[in-house]
Amino acid sequence: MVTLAEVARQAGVSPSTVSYVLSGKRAISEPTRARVEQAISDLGYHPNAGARALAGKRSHIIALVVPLRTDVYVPIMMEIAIAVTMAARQYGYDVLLITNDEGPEGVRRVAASGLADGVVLMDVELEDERIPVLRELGSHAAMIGLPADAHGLACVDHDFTAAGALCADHLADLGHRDVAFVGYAPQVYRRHAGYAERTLTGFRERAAARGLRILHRPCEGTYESTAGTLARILEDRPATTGFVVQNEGALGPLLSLLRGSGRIVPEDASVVALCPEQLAEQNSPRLTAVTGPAQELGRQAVELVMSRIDGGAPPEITLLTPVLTVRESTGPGPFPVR
Amino acid sequence: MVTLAEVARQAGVSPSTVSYVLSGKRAISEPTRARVEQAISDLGYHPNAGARALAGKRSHIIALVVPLRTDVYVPIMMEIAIAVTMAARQYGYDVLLITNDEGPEGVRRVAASGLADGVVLMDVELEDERIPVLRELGSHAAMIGLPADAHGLACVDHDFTAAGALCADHLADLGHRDVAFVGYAPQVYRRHAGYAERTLTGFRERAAARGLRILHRPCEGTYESTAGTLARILEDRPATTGFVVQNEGALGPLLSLLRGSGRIVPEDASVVALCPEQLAEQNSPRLTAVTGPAQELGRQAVELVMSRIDGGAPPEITLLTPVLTVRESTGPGPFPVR
DNA sequence: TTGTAGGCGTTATCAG
DNA sequence: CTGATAACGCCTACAA
Repeated sequence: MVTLAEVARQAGVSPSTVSYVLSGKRAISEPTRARVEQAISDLGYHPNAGARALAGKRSHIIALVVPLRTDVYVPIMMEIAIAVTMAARQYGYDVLLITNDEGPEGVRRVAASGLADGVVLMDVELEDERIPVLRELGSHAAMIGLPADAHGLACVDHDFTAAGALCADHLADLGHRDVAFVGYAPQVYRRHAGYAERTLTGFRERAAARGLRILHRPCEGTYESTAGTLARILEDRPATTGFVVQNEGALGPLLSLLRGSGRIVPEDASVVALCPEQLAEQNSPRLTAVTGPAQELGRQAVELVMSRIDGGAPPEITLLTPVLTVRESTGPGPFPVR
Repeated sequence: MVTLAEVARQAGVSPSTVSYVLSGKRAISEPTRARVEQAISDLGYHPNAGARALAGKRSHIIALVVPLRTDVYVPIMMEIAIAVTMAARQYGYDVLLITNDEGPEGVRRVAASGLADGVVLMDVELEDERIPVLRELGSHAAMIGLPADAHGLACVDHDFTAAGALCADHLADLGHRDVAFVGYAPQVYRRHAGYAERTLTGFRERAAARGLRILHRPCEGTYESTAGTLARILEDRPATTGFVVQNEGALGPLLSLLRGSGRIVPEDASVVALCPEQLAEQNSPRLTAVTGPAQELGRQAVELVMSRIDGGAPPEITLLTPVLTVRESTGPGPFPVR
């Protein structure tokens, strides 16, 4: 293994000089820097991570805690994880993957051992058990999602309330009056998942303001459950012409079922999805959808952690604005405005 | 920060004794061990990861290199990544997430710096650029997927050839004669992705042996492309009654389209999917499917890496046997056997 | 602008 | 069964 000392010898300088050209923490004359860099590449030197962590009191690693639960749309989790990793690299950091089956102890382990300099928590719950641990250790952390008490924390999430409101507005603008919200599985609401509740709240409030009559129906997201959900909606409110869908699994089935029941989208029924662009694009008709910037979530989380590592005091809550993109699945409703 | 030395003082023993009760590398008398463990928990001691890596020449970290490409079914990637992480924990290892945008240099970086003791490569290509780097560094590695030259490596993958053959056999057994294979996007075959080609080979050979007439059609996996693919299949071979689908995105649309065209599954057409169980279960009808054990892939990869780290010489190639589960999407074809 | 030297917290060798 | 102590490779305050 090539060490810094060998590089120094080869370049005819002292070890500290090599260290400094690497870290850039002090001025180095051009010729010296050149000789050192030459030696580094000649020898194929790579600084030893363990030694660096020990001496520098910084592992240059952040931990990313991912949920095991699968009721969140997995591709999005992956997209965020990858965005976190790439963003971290920009800061010279690597990402350690922690699965939530370790529970709060996993966080304690990596933080207390100095394995990780910071932590990004995905899928944060309202009363998240990992947060007290973080607080106790004084760890540098960022949450993706909003806990009930964000005091002194750094959280970033989609503005789901705004997303729900966008859906209501869009359908109201088009002249729909009876609208159904097809949501996630009942257990998601039962455990008060923040994203589900906030979306619903945003939707409900805006719907009320716009005079929409609404129905909220949880849905497992399989074909069969979607069929059941749709049947119930049409039975309860036959006049329903607008659908807001926050359940990735239910989208394909719903379109298929509407088609099967003779309802043409968007002439007879409008569908607004809360989903990533890719999913919106690959359905037929392509879906009008409200999308939040998943990659941006990951990037921002990393920036929050880095800011804390550097001793900064970033904002407690950052909400990212979702965007509604009109595609082919929404059209005029039965009550045209003006 | 609590150090080993402080624990030693508190327990009234020498630092080395503390180290040994932790590592278990030499016998310790019961009373001593008890005092040390007491001190550890009293002080809340956690060994410093950097120091441990430096002194022990072992970071207790393995790197997991994930692809950025999205034409592989993402939930499976995630499942494997999580399985790798959990399996690694069983060995006292953590997992560092490396995205493939760093290319081969990412692997070099973590291996050469001693950041990772071993590497797991996902989505290995036939001529994978990362393999020469691994060979050059003499790194402890395992591949998920099969490269063209597996000499001296440790690889694990699904037995896609067997999976393809299972599909052909099942449909032949049911009395189907004209069968179409709906595959991944054209570019997947163009870059000679091993899993796609091996599945096709296994399918083709068994189909030939069983006297099936087959058609292979790549498919993008969107609704529209699936519609085009199906239309073309039915035009080219109107007598087609069996479908083998190796494209997760095409499954929902295909079922919907068959229904729309008046073909009842499984009475008029049989569909065999190559996909995870969850996906097979959530379609309607529930799909007869060939599934490989994704979690097992991850677990085995970890075992291969650990074996190499411990100086073992694990098998070069491990293939995991897929299983065909009969559900509701396949039934008798037009040429009943006997 | 560059060099010297002490220390970071563990491991493991060598004594006892 | 237990204790000293010398590495491990790098960082950084202090000197020059």
